[in-house]
Amino acid sequence: MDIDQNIIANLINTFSQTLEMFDLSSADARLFTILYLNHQPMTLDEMSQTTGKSKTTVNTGIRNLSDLNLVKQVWKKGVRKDLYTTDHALYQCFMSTYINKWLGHTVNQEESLAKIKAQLASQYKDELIVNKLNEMIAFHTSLKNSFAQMKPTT
Amino acid sequence: MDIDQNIIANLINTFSQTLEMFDLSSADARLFTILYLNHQPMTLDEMSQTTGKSKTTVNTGIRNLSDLNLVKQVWKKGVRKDLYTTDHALYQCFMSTYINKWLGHTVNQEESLAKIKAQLASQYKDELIVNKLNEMIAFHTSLKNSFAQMKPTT
DNA sequence: TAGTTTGTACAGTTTAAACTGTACGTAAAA
DNA sequence: TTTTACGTACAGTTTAAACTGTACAAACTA
Repeated sequence: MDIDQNIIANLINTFSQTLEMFDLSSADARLFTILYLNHQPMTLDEMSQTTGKSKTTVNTGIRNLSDLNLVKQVWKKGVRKDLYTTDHALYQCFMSTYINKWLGHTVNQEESLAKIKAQLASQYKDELIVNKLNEMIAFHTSLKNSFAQMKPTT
Repeated sequence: MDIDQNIIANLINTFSQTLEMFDLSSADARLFTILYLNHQPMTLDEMSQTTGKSKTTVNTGIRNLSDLNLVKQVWKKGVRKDLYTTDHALYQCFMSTYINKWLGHTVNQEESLAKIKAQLASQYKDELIVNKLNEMIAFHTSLKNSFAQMKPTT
């Protein structure tokens, strides 16, 4: 029996919106969701058909998702076309990657700011700018702590 | 004494990159940073000068930042031009807004998914799609918990 | 009052991203 | 082998965002 396509479309939209918060483009989020909801791995042509985008577009979309380890290629004997499927461990997949991205960034920037501080502070101990810089560094430290706290026990 | 402009430029770039992670555009992030680092409130003309963008662009940028409560207008007697300054409580300003955004979104989407589930589940109890939907809902619940845990004691 | 100055609305331009169709290399099929 | 099917590189197009300059309304100055 056929499931109402409007409901499915709504579902795809709703979930895609959440994925966009993980810095996926709207198109990539839709592509992931469609693949995720599909019961079997899909070919480029099927995804092109379902998304209404050209095969080239789907191809680059799949490449984006693969780079993010959100999609993997699977083989099925007798099938010549490339088949793709999603990683189904949603939370692990998205959230832990996301937290790591934040942690990596904050640690990086904190180090950069420390270097800048070294450059400035040696010469301009009392400048207001040094105070601002210290606030920025403290900000990064707080961010780091918050995200570290959120990190799941891995 | 003049602080090396290269160092300042580097500082602006570094901090702006962090702000971009809070979904600010590159231009808005730079504008905020410049305003944040400035010792006094700034006028549109000054910001236009400093950013190298037109006054119109700065104007819309300031409007964006104001909408996000990142910038406020201040008055100083004798000064005819509008003066703007940043909120200097960086963590509170950015992080708590960010967490609230996530929480708001996840709660919203979770409700939407619950409605979709009601529509589907009444008719198609055993469809695979319902399982997927349940996974999605569980995902949102996990997200909600993670961000709620991160929420500072307010 | 008239003359400035300032912020912003708006129309048009520039720039970057998303997307498409063609073309071609490679690998399977016949 | 030849033929067909598939993935993707590439050039060009469409679309959306960022940005600019002009123009004008509101507020200040004299």
